[in-house]
Amino acid sequence: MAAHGARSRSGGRPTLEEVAARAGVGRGTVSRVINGSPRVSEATRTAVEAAVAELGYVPNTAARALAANRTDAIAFVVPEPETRFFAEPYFSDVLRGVGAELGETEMQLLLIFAGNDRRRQRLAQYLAAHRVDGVLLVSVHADDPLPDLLTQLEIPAVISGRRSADEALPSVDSDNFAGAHSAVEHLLGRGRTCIATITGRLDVYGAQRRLDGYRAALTDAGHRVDESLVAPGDFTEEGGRRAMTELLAAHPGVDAVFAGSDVMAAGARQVLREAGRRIPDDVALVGFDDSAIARHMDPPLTSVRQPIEEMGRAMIDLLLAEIADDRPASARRLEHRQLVLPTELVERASS
Amino acid sequence: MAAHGARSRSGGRPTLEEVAARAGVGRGTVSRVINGSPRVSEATRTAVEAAVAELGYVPNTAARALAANRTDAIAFVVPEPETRFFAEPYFSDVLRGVGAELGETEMQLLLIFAGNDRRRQRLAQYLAAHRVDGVLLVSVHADDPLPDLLTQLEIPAVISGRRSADEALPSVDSDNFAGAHSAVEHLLGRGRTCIATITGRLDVYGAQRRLDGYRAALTDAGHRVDESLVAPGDFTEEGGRRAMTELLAAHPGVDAVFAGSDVMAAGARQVLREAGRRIPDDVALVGFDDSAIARHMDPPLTSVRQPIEEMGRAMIDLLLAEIADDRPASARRLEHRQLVLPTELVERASS
DNA sequence: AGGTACCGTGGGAGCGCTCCCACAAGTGAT
DNA sequence: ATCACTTGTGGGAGCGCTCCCACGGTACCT
Repeated sequence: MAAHGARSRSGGRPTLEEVAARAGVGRGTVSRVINGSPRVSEATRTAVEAAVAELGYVPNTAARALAANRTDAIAFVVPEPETRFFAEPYFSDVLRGVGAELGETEMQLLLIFAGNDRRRQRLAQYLAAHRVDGVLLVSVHADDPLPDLLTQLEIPAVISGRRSADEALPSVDSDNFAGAHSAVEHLLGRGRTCIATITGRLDVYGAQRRLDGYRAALTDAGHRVDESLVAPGDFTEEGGRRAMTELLAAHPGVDAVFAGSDVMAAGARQVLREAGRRIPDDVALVGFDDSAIARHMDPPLTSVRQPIEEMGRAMIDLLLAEIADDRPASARRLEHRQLVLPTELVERASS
Repeated sequence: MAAHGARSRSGGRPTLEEVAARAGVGRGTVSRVINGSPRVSEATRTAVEAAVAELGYVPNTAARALAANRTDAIAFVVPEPETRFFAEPYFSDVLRGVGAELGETEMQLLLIFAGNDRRRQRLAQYLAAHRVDGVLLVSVHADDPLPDLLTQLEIPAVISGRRSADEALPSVDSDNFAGAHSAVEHLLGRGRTCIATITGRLDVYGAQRRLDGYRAALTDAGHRVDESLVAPGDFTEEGGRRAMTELLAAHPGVDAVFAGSDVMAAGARQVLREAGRRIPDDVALVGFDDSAIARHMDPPLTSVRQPIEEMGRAMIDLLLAEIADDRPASARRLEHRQLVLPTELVERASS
């Protein structure tokens, strides 16, 4: 099984050279076959493939990376602490979509948490060393320096969730505005009259857009927007609790709440229950994300679904295209590659 | 800012050579400084460090990997589809612990899903190419060929959750037996008399041990174990539902259930509620894992906590030790590096 | 004074690959 | 027959690093 010729220290694995010798061809030819170049005759290709199979040859990625200046790896960068990442189902959902799509390619996925300064420092070093071909960025706040760093280093990157309406980097987002709009419309349709909202961190563009959607839905239906019905949250459960507490104090008569995320809705639900409000009888509740939490909540939560799988797929597609594209970055940046995918309201017992 | 001398194609990044020239020393010396070798004079070290800082030098990992035959990366391998991985909080919890611990080192984390045959094929290739220095394996079933492959390729690996009592690979596990034992003891202490259990897949050693703990607790208290109170689950919510349905049909008088995981407990809860059983009044419920689900459940679920963070930490420590250890694998394997960490019962309203 | 030891250092040799130039052989137009 | 082009191929050069050998210098023994 193991066999043949002088072997290097690297665990006795065969090299290109050895495959070439075995197949009776040159090194370059084997390289061409491995990389699927069309400029190889059928006979030669067959011979090389046989040698590869016999020797169990697997290319050395480090050597390839060094010579070709690429790594066949992309980084999934989370500019948050691990805790936050795993507490927020949105992140894992995106990661799941990305993983599924990437499984079909030769690319490898690196998971990088950059939740504190030291980690960010390390990440910057890491990126400067060009250890990945591209970067997937989730949950980027408006003032995050990371995207600019990426641009400056000319590393292909795709953002999940734009930072603003005129995002410079390619991005994939869901239609937060329309999603929020439909949620509020739904509540209005159910005859609710005092509809509050709990927002996410408003320096996250998506949270802002959900708020815009909330406002627009009310205005479109001919209602005035009462700004005291808008309670700021921060995407955490605790934030949801706080916001709901405030809301209840200011508006005891509130009969519906649109929360900017399922996690915040969960927090709100706790407060509502403690206050003796029944869901949906007294207060209707709608979330956003349609994560596992929504299905498990009691009662199950009506929520705005985002096509996460598709978003993951789209991010990878965009990124791979970006990586393959070798025009200068300046030329690329002119084309706006912004994808906005539709949302869908999933109605459950909470509304 | 960018400056000095001829630059290679690799994005104008400085090389060791250039740093050496700048510091007025040889290439070897710079390498020694970078790698923290003690055999460098203080003066030289300072000079080199200055040059590194001025040039913004970052070592090229591909070159290093090629020359030194190491990659500074480890893989977190999940032999399950993404879906399963994210549905089971245990996995993400371990990953979180690992991520936190690894953040303190220079190692990078690769996330690899090997949930179907194609993926496994790719993984095997990947491992054969020695693209990682070590592997972390979660959720390994008794008959999984992956551990043997790892052993054969002499790739350092650590398993989360032993496959059997005499696991060959280094492993980190929690004390499933004691955890289950304490859970059942707790139920007995609450005066419950008809205590059922829903097991995980019994080809997972941990699930088996939890069942053993259940049995032992009953016997220790002088009770006979009624095997018809043991319902097989598979760690999924649906499995929990099925098992609970069976249990309820066979033993309408059941007044306590110990589920082998929180997810299964969630499934059981649904069925209990639909059957009109109140928790904990009619039926007490205890889970395992103390995951987020337990805290969010209604009522909050009593559950057996595993020290996940610590387990992640321990896995990394073991793996790094394994990687650093360059004795032949055969010598290593004799020492059993099996870590079993204690569990703790977290009492909540469900029992 | 000579010998031995060690320290800090420079730089050659290689790691296994890709890139690319050169060249042989074949093809078709002139 | 000649030239121009194409196609397939071999192999040199080089990617940026680590490893290691060899060298000069200092320190301490005989």
